[in-house]
Amino acid sequence: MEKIRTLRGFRDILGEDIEKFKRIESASRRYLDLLGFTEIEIPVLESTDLFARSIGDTTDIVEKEMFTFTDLGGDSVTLRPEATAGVVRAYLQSGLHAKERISKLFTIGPMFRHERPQKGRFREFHQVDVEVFGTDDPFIDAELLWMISLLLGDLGIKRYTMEVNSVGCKLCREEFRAVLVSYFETRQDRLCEDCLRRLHRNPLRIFDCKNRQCIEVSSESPLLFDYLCAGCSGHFQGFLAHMNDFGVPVTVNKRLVRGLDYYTKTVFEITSDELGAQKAFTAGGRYDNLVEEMGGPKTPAIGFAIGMERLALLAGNEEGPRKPVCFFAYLGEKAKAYLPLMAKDFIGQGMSLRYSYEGKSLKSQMRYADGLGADFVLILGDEEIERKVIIVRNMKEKDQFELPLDPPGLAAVLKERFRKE
RNA sequence: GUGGGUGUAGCGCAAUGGUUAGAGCGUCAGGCUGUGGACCUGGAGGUUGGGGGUUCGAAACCCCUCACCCACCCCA
Repeated sequence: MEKIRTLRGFRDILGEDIEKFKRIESASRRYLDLLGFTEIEIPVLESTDLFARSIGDTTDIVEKEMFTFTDLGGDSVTLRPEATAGVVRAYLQSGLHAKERISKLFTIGPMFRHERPQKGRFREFHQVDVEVFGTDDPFIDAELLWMISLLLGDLGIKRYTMEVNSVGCKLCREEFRAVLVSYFETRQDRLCEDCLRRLHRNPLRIFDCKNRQCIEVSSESPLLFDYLCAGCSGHFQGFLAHMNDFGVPVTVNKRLVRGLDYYTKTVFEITSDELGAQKAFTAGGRYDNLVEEMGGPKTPAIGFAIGMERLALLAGNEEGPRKPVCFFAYLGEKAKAYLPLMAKDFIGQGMSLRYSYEGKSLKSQMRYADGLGADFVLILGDEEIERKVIIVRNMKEKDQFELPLDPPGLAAVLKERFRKE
């Protein structure tokens, strides 16, 4: 019979991987909590309309990368390809916009995109997603990047680049769009097929193209950055000044654009050259119009997402402080009868106790204990039961001693010994 | 969706077209009765991803297919 495997692009997370994920998660939670963010859990499955409307129905994500299907009730539903849309929906649905002036929210969980997998890219991947609603002050833009820099420092990640740019507001973008289209129209013969398609639908995306000719053409094109209105330009300068105040270096990349339609003003991407082709492991930006477009009141907002798989590729393995592990090795049925007593005693004291289920030879149990990395092995056989003692072997020191056989109290004695060490 | 690479034991790998596909790590059991790591001995574990073809003979060569990896596309 054929073995059943995970679907393409899906994977199990275990062993060292799950340890890294836990470290990323707890470090993220630590800084988010310090800066006043609260957690929100949102559904993995939402109505397809939610994503089509928020992300933009001409984006690649919506056009060809969503896990969309019709449910048994005949509705079109989609596994979330990103979190912002759902968080905005929840923000409005729960009435948070009316309850608090500023909302700082985060959510951690899986996202789904039907793409071809490669290094750092999976069909199911995990993000730490952070959103702030209710202010367009550039200080919050800077605060977010500062927080990310703290998190990365905490995880021991040093080699990365924070690229920032401003994509302006609706006004400057409209004006620039006309300039850009006419620039590329006179050079259509040098653009690739994809870019010709982008030309009228979403000309900004031509900057994203990696085709050599397109890069040449776009490298000489006018830049949105130079067409920012006074408001957007001032906002960006304020943001840069705050970054400077925080002492977090950023690189202005005037060609940086984003693949989702809702972004305005500040956008950023954090990259590492250790990641292969998918080098951005965190990205985000401001979206001052999205809440309103989703049917809410005019509410400026900004957010970002950390790709946990990609961040895990950068974070080294690190062993945290380990709690002592005891192992109970028993010989014979009489000794095995002590197993429940021992287990209750140790677990009741908050001490880890391991043991084999089959018993087997003492050698076998010792090997097992060693493989588990036990610090102490408690050995009990008929001889010890008769003498009312138990052998305690220190695996690191390779020596052993005896303690009175007294299960409801043994764990406390050993716990005290660990404390002294 | 398009390229390229790789599929052999649980894992990472070896095997000019030629006996019964191997060693290492891991696993299990022993090494004078009840003491771990090192060492020694032994055991278990394979449809060589699957299907077809060429051949006296295929893990190897050809075709198809599947899976994984990397890249394009796109993105966290």
